[in-house]
Amino acid sequence: MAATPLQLDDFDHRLLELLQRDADATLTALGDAVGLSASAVQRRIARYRKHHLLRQVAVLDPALLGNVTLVAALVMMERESAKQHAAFYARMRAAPEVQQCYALAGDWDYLVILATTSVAHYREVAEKLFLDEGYVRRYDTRLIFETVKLGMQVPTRAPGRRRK
Amino acid sequence: MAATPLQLDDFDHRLLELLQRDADATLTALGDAVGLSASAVQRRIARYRKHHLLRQVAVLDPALLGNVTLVAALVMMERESAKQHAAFYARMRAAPEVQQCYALAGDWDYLVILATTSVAHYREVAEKLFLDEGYVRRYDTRLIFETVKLGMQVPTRAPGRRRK
DNA sequence: TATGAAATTCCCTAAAC
DNA sequence: GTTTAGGGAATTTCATA
Repeated sequence: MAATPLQLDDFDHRLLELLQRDADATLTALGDAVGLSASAVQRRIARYRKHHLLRQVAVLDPALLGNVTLVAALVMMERESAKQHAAFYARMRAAPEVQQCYALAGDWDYLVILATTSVAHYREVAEKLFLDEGYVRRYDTRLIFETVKLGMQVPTRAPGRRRK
Repeated sequence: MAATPLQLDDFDHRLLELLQRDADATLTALGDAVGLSASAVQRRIARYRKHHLLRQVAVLDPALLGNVTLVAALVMMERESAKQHAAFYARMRAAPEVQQCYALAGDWDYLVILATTSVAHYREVAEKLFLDEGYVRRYDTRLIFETVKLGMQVPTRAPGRRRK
């Protein structure tokens, strides 16, 4: 549906890989790592930003924050109405408690990862997000004991020959 | 298990909130937003980094990348052996295809979000990650059609009075 | 102990090549 | 693509409450 109007070469792939792990590296350091001058790196990153391919965020360690209750919820919609799904999208995107939301293939329509401050807070949020509008047929709550891994690394190309 | 050795005041909470949305803001802009000088902001952020509370990463838009196949997998372990779980943790953390991995309460032990370049690539990765060691009793694959929301915002304190 | 303002250093950015 | 030059931001220093 959304074709990439963005041609990426080998330098781009390696830069994006590095940036996904540490967005704090200086342009000089990135340049050294991929074999490019700092200006060249700067121009490429500016291009990513311009096309909204890349945005920089801070990631916090939930374990260091104390009162964070993470929950995974599977959601089944009442009907396959486009209008209902659009409304659900908007609600998920607007809710600050929603960390991630994925549309799924299969019986469950959505997977939602929520971050709240307690189980009581989760219940409150879930009832507001899932029950208020009557679009949701049912949802299944799974408490998250621990975050084993938390990242957003996405492959920018198919795997194959591994380069040093 | 891990108590926070990090005392956070109101300024910290507001800074962390802003940084989670946009890690590119200048120290001056952040200072203006919370009512602190740039130096004070810089010192606080340095403290977050030192305690590994905060790290900065680039987030890519999967929709702009073309061949990204996202999958959510639920995993059930063979036994409740600490050794097996430790091995599973290590494998998840080491695998570049694993975006997120959560330990769950309930029948399923883990939720794993994987990013691969095709369904074939996913199958390959899943067999290597889940079947090779014989620790996994079964796993349930759910293809992700679309990423509705992708963020890592975590609440740094309980909600309540909303401040302007 | 943590602040704000000034001084310094370093990096990002935009030229020109 | 690189090198160069300039402005701006991050970091350090310092006086202070």
